[in-house]
Amino acid sequence: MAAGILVVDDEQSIADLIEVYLKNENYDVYKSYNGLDALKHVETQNIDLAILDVMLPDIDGFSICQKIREKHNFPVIMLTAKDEEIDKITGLTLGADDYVTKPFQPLELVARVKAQLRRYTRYNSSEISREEKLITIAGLVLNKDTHECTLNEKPLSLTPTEFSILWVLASNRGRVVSSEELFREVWGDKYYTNSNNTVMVHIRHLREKMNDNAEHPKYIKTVWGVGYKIEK
Amino acid sequence: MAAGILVVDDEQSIADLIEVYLKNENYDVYKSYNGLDALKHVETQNIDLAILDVMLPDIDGFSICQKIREKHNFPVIMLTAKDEEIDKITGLTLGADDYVTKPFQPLELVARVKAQLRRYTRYNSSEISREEKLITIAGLVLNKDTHECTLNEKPLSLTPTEFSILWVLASNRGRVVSSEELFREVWGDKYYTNSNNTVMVHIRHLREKMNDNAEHPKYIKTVWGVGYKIEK
DNA sequence: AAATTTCTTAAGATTATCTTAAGGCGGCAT
DNA sequence: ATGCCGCCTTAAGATAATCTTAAGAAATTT
Repeated sequence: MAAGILVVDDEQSIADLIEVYLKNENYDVYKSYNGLDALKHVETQNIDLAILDVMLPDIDGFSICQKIREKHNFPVIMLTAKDEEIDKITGLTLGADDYVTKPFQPLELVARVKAQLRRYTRYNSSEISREEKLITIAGLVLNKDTHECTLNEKPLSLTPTEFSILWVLASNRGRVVSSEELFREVWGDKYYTNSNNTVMVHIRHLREKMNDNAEHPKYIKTVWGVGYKIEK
Repeated sequence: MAAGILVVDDEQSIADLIEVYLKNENYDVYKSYNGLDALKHVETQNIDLAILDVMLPDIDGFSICQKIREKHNFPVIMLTAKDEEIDKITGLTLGADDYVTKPFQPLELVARVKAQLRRYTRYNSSEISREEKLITIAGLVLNKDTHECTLNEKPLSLTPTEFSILWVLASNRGRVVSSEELFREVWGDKYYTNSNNTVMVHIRHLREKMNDNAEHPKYIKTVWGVGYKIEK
């Protein structure tokens, strides 16, 4: 899976430009023109690196960087205008891993991105491909690392089994997953016995917590005789 | 099964040229000269990659790309004329995985197609051969993943057995399938008893849902004394 | 060890689906 | 033409899948 990069700059033309160059290198780009939107991306997308402009209309880049650092450890590259000298150093102390002054050569930025990612991925996963750790569907967000789940920003407290079931459904969204397949995925093949409705009961609990009724479900749909699915 | 590639360009000569090169590499090519037709292909064929021209008479390539992204996750390669400004390249924003500027070397395009497919299939199925998951016949579309069925864009709600029977007929299209064979395929050999008209009743229900009358059927034809078939 | 949370089982209720069987209709052959 | 046999149609009873509850078992936390 390609690395996800968050790009935040209130000057749209600059954000767009960076995006083009990054996409060309096959990165997944998440773009924001303001800080609030950026933070939402941080919480809901698989981000591996952030490029933050310091000057933003709402929250400044340093504060965003701090917020990121509270929960994540991916690298952050700051963009600063040349005359913002003094703050630069401050920014670095607040956890940024690199900084680039505007105006900059896009290719130089790309090179720095690559360098940071090399460093980062070395520590995290020896493999090149990353597993998906975050899934977002409509208002539903699942975080596999923390086993946290939110629905329209409100946290749902799911039990481990509930989370696993929902995770399997979510990562197969669009496809019908049979009760048996769900069981094997969550409990493992060897525990499977055919007369056992435990999956169904967990589904019921999930629907309850998600305020989903079985007849007109917004999330977990039952496909009669086949299984359950979450619409794509 | 060979990978399916959608080629969309309003300049027929270009689409045709691409087609020749792709066919030569043994891909299944689905060609459109406009956006609407392309979207129809997306919903009804087994597509693994799309090549989209940006400038189209009806819907532009970016919008098509967005629409694709709502439901599918196969790679998209955009074709842009060299003089189409930079902000158009921003279209990459909307989810394209690669872009090629016209005029291009056909072999370069083919190389990029291969690269994207390599990347894509690595994430999706470790196996090289894909199962057929989508069958399209005239206005009829069957999706085995979601167990969904649409007839001229309108969804038909089929029961599991109905879906299975229709699937067997559809995947044997052009051939007559006997009532007995149908039964064995759907229920399994061991359940077969010769005096039982249940297949017939299901066929009847199918025809009802498909608005097909037995005397002049558009889809499920009965071949007297032999069985049923869907015309090729 | 007690308390709490979570999981599993089982049984009854509900609903969707399947099968059976019987009567009707129409091709096909004698 | 007429009778047979195979297909069509229908509806009701049988079956099977799912939903819902609740209670006891297991696991986890305090």
